[in-house]
Amino acid sequence: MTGVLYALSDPVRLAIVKHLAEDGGKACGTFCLPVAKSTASHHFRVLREAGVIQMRPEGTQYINSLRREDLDARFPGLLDSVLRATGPI
Amino acid sequence: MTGVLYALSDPVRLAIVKHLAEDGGKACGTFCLPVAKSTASHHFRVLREAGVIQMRPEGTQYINSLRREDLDARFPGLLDSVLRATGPI
DNA sequence: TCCATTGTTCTATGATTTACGAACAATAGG
DNA sequence: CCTATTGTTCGTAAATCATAGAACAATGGA
Repeated sequence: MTGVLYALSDPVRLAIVKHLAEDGGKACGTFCLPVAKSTASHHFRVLREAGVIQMRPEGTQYINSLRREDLDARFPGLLDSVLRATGPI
Repeated sequence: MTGVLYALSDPVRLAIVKHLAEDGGKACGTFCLPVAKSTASHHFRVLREAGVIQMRPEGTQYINSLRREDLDARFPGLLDSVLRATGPI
């Protein structure tokens, strides 16, 4: 639980999650994040290891998606309330 | 938003919040936290500055309480989902 | 085969965080 | 006035984290 909350408590990572909530199935390079790609890779890993997202390799890139069902099963309503409170992108 | 999530992402602080959710109006010394009192004071401050709790001085001690209404107004459902997902103390 | 694209991994650095003890302030009680 | 209680603040040490650049691996296209 604390791991998920911590993963969501960073502005860059929360931006990633919000983008994925609007339209999933996006490659890492499509996020326009204000950090270097090595830093972005770090944030994707934190989200992945916290169980918030999953990454599927496809060609030279990774397709990211939110693990909505797993999160809703473990922490009902949490992701929804976070996304609703932060508003659209 | 990220400030609240961060405040809730520490085990000690989450324990404080859960205790206050069960029965509010408790002084700092009544929590049996596994840290020194200076460290506990730090955690109470993080929660206070994130807007999660409020502390009211009363004699030599501080009475803590959850800022439920403010939190529910700013982030509807967030605190409830966190408390529900973590279960009872 | 050669090159571009995509993202990871490694290493380093600066900032933040958690932790503790000691000293301090404020209050209450004797 | 003296002491105990409660919690804060200060100084510091250790750990963690965010960040970036360089090198690397894997894939796909020319």
